[in-house]
Amino acid sequence: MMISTKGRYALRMMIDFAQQGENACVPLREVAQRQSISVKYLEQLASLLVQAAILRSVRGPKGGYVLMAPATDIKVGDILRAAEGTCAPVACLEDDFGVCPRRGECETIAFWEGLDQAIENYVDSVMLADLLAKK
Amino acid sequence: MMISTKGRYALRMMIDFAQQGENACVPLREVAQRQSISVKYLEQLASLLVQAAILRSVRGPKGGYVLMAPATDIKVGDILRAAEGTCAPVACLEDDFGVCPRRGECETIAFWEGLDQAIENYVDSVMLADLLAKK
DNA sequence: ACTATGCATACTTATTTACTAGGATATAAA
DNA sequence: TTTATATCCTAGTAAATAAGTATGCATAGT
Repeated sequence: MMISTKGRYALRMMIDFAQQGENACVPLREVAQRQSISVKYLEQLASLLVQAAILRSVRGPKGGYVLMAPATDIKVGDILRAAEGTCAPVACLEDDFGVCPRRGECETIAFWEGLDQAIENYVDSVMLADLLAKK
Repeated sequence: MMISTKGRYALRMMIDFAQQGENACVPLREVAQRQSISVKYLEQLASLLVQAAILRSVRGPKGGYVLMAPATDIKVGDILRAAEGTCAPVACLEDDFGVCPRRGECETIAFWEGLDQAIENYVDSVMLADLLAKK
């Protein structure tokens, strides 16, 4: 399976943020309660999303996280890539894989690239706002 | 990453079988040499493909494995599902997952099902024969 | 000052991956 | 009937990854 709890929880967290309203500043404590996920684990995920410029953080009391864009403009693919590092289905397509020793004689690479494209196309076609329907 | 060496090696093994000709009976020793994969590991993968009725085995000297269908009729998806158990991108879509405790309040399940469909559609659209071109 | 938040790092435990090992069983050929 | 060459079956293991916990520090509103 390609998507671990990191990606799944990150998506749930992002949906939760979005549900609190466009420019709401939401602390992880609240998300943790509603989603039954530990604050400590959410902190790690939130940090990844801040690095990816998807979330903005506000420190101190009344602090929390704010979406950097309206939910209609945030691709689910961006969330997953930020949380998981990659959505690539095989190791040899990951950014830090380097040069494959079987390159040149490999009959499968084009197939994996096609699979990767199918996945990226899908995850980038769905926006965060698309998942808010059933509030 | 969704596809481990199991699925990747299984695909390479199947391509190798197919390259030896339609009804050839090919021992793992030969595949192992050509593909630089240990016989012992290939044995495990071959066993999965036999269970899935993709390969037929012939024991004893001059034995080996024979494709159960022409390469044009074997979906890459069937090979991957046999080797990996599933191509599902998240745990909650796997066969033995049982009932999800968050079912009913889950905003993400439809998204994951869509991703799963995109993946299945792709891997089932490519046939083993499609990967033999560059011999 | 006090307190609620995020930030950073390290640690831990369980699971999965990617093999390897040793033998049992079948069968063609000598 | 023996021997060599296959597959078949089960178990073991070292390394990596996943999934969190724990501890403490930094920041900022009241």
